[in-house]
Amino acid sequence: MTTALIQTADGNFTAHFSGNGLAGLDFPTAATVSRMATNELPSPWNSWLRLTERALKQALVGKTPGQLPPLDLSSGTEFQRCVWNALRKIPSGQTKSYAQVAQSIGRPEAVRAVGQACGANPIPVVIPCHRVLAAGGKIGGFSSGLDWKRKLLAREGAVPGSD
DNA sequence: AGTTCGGACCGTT
DNA sequence: AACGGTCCGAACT
Repeated sequence: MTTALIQTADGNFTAHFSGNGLAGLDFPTAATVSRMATNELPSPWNSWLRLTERALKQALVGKTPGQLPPLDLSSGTEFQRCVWNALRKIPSGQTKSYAQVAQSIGRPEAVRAVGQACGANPIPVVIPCHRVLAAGGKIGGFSSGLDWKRKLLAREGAVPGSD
């Protein structure tokens, strides 16, 4: 595991890489230490970092990222990976409710568990947990700050209340 | 229109 | 056993 800094117009994100791919992404915090010079990172992390950097910046502007680095979601349970997988199928600019996501994975009644799984998403923005709203187009919650959720949705041009 | 309240639901710790 | 990024209906303001 190694961590690297990704500088964007919205602050410095922190990416975590395992031997299998991108394993985590953290929003900027006040105390972000630049621990690694941007240069030499052992292979294959170097190329993964560039892919992550590019994808993240695209996503932050509301565009759909092109190629992603391999994602390491081994930290999650099977149910959570199932939810995260469903999240990746939501196109940019569109939103779903927690109930709709629950239904799409074949567990129409596991609504709260879906919410919980969204909060456990290790790679926000790239895995669009912010496209999930409460029923009726209400904003719902967001672990890393509702301001981020609104900002990301606004940049994608998501219309409140559109499925 | 908006709000609060109470159950019922399910995975995780 | 308790807690969530929930949902729905009912009963209010």
